[in-house]
Amino acid sequence: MATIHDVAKLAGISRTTVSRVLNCHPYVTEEKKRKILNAMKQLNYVPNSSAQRLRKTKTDTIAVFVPRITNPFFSYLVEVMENEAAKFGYKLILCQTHYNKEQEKKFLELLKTKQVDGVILTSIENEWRHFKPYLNDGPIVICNEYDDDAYVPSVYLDQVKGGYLGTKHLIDRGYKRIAYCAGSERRSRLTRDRRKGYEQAMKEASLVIDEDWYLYNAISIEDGKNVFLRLKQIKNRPEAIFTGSDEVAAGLLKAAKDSGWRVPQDLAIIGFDNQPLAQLLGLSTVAQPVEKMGSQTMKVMIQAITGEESKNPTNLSFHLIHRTTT
Amino acid sequence: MATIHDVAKLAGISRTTVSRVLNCHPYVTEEKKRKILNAMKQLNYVPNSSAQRLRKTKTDTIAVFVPRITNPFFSYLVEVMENEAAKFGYKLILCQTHYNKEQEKKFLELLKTKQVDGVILTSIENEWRHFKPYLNDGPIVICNEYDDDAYVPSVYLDQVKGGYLGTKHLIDRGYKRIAYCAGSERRSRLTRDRRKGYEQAMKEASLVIDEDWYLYNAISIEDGKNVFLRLKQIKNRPEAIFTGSDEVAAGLLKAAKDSGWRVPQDLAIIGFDNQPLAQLLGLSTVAQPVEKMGSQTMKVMIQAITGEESKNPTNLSFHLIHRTTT
DNA sequence: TTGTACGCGTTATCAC
DNA sequence: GTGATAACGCGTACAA
Repeated sequence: MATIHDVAKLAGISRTTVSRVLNCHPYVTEEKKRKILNAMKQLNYVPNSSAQRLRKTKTDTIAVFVPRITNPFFSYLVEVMENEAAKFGYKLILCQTHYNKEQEKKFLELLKTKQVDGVILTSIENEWRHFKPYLNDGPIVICNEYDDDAYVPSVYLDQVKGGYLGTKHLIDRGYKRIAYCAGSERRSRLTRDRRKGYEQAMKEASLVIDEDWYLYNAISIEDGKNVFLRLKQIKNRPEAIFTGSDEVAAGLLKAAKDSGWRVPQDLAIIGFDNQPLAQLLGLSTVAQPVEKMGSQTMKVMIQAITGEESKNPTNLSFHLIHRTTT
Repeated sequence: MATIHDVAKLAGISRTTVSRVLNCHPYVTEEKKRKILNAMKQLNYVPNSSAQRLRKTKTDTIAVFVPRITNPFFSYLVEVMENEAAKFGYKLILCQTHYNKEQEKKFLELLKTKQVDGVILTSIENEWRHFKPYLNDGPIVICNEYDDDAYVPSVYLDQVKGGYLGTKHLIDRGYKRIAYCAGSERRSRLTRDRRKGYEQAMKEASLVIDEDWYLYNAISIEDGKNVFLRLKQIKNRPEAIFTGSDEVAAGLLKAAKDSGWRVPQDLAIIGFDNQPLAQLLGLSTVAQPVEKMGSQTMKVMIQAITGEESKNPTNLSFHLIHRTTT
């Protein structure tokens, strides 16, 4: 491996000047510059990034926390984040927490050990007090989720509106007994808000909610199938259901159809996220501007790292997509 | 930031010994060890990984190249790779090539600049001669794809068998005019082999292939829809189609149904990969052992990095899943 | 069993 | 404009 030293020797110039050329510093004669670039090419020289990291205390690397990359919502988010990061010369380290507090904490060490310049959170497992100490080591930016205690840049949508929008759509279509299905019932602000939107829409339409209509712990397609089984057993059986993700809705839809139910006649279903499978299945859904969320988050992160003023954020909003399941 | 120096000073012991404790070297008195660990805790000390990387010329980081992370086949592959890597203390850098040669080359620099210990390729855009020089900087392991010129560890399936299996299934179901649909027609060994399997099965059944039945450049759901339009115009219209991915099959299925076609009566469709949406849509498909491929690849990579003998590989094989579209 | 001294490859400071 | 020189934080011969 050729080092900066070798280049300097071959060009007959000092290391310092070579470094200057490398970092595009001014005050270097054109002639020497040419010589140095020549020597570099000749030696096939590339700066050793480990040394640069040590010297500059900068890694040009960002960690992105997601529950699982196979969840399309997150994979789409990560896709645009990676694209955006690459544009600015940043690399992405993928961290899957698997909804696990310990995993999340472990990955946070990346910040303290200077392996990344910053951390992006797209889901939050631990309470904020666990994150706070790490802010000394680099910026943390939240995307999608949000936390009342976290005074850090956050890119998110008002989930009250999301919950409201989906529920209102069902109400407008004439359904009255509407169930609510979501992921873990933990104290995540996102979950709470979305549910608030649901309740708000119901209340507004003077519809009474049956406690049995709250169905939790549904994240995957498989969970969706189970939701159908649970749903069948509810005494005051709902005629429509709001779900927190297209995957759950898809599993539910599949199970219902396999049992001979007609959708939406016997059960109306609305999903969330507008994943590709929603379009394929004709699933009505609440769409989120994933691309914008991802790219904006990355921009905010890079600004936080470089210390620039953050720009005024674009307004992000949901929109409803009506297909055949409602 | 506390350094190893601070710890040594606080504990009243030399830096060397602190380093020894850090790296679990023998020959350290229990008492000093205790003192040092105490000092570390007190100072909230964490070793600076940039310095470690420089010193050890090791990054504990691996780059994974995928075309797009939103393609479920690759996101599942990456999921298990990340899990496996984390088990052994390795981080993953996600590199999306977007099927682009230049992008791929750019990411390869990660190896030369010592930002990663190795590179995993799950798709190959450039010819092998472009990769070869980088082998001096670290191991390259190929997963899923394969290249005749590449003498590097590879984890893959015999795609001739995959193409054969899917086609044979269609033949067994009684179809005779069977079209073949795949991604880019580039000289990738994978594509070639799969096609070879298709042709082998056809020949074996004494079925003649119409040149018009080869449909290329289909990767996404959207592409699948277009394939349907192309298919409709074929003079000698096929009654069944083999596709290279579930996404293409799904788009095709959707377009066909939207046009009032019955599947499989008017057109039989078989997908590839057994993605979640295949199950949801009742799509017959050729399943690949993605989990095994991913974890085995990562094991091979880590062995290549640490210089261990590689174990005898598990045998990986396809299996057919018959659902309702054939 | 422990400490001294040096080097990993770069970049920033300062003097010329 | 340019070049010594000193860090950045850590690991490891080698000596003791």
